[in-house]
Amino acid sequence: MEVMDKWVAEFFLRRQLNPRVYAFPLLSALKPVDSDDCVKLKLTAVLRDISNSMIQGTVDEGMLDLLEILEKLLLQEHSVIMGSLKSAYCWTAVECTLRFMWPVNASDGFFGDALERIWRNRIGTLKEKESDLVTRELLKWESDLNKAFEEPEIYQKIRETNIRYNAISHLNQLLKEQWALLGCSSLESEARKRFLKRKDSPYASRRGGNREKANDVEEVGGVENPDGVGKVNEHEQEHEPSLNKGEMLVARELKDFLLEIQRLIDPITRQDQEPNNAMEHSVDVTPQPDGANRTDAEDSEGTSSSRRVRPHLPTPEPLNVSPLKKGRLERPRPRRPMKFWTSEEVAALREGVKEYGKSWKDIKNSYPVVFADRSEVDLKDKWRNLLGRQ
DNA sequence: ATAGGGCTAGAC
DNA sequence: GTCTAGCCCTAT
Repeated sequence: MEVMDKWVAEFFLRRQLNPRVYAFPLLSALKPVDSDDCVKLKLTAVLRDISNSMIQGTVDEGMLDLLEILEKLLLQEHSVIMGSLKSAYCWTAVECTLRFMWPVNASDGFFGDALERIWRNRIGTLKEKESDLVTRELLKWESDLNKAFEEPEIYQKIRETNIRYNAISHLNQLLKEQWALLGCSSLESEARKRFLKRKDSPYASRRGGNREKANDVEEVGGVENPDGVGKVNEHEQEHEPSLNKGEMLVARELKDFLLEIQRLIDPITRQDQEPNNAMEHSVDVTPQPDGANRTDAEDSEGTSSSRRVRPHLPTPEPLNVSPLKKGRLERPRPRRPMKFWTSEEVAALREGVKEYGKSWKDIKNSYPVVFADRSEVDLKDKWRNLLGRQ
């Protein structure tokens, strides 16, 4: 069962889609044994945490922690420390320092503390360990930042640079490479293996050809909600062209299983996230054009005073709440022009109902092009008409 | 998000 | 005028 725990955890952490899973609480809940065969799982966990931080737009000293752990794990695996990791570390370290350069004068804020903490302590330790993360580029930045502390001109110059963009680009590149290197998860490999073993089973050919008569309203009621078996169809291939039929079956098999586990795991993975106890120095910065948020920052040192900068959002349309409005007697917007359903739309709707039942939203989402100008309610109404308006 | 009652434009 | 597909509104 322990193996299964690991596989499931790995599978969840590997998925890059929402809902997001947080590595730290998931792993502490599962308490994986601290042995070498967990390296892949731990790697996955670190990458997941980095990805999550990136999604939240957080590039802080917690990110440096993660990158250092990543290096350690890669060494355990005897992997090469790639250029992308070195660059990502370097630019993240600079970005972390730069956020303390908001005062006009170097000595006014906590720039000196940041130099001490990040460059002398943290990177000093890396130097002692002769880490590959200490590159010429990093050393150059170290010397520039030290100079900046003495010389106001250099301080100003660095202060006005947009480091964040570089840090994020390198981190993205790193993630892309590392996720690719990890390949598919153990759970997926196993599922694929098992599928191949029973490839000759009747499962694959369960559903015969499309024997549907176009616009045959009488038949519609009979096909409603087939409840599940052999749901793979041609349309799925249309929407996921990168998967072959075998892979699709594997994906399909995993899907139901996953939704079940997702419900069990979600509460575990989401607790402890606020406040983020895994990263002590976490300071969130919502992405904004060219460090505009830096000037008014007032962080008190590297404490966990997470100060969220508001994202810039467009001003919402004012709502018409005037009491003078005549209310429902007056149509708030003109009626949409009537548009008859095409046979293509009807066919898609039928396929959709076979596939998802009366989940109009799912049906609409799985035929985004066909139903581009049909709402979920339209689908429901049409289906009701097809059934004969009971 | 979905179900179901009600309205209306357009075909006849 | 009737009929009804498509659209809208509201309760759940």
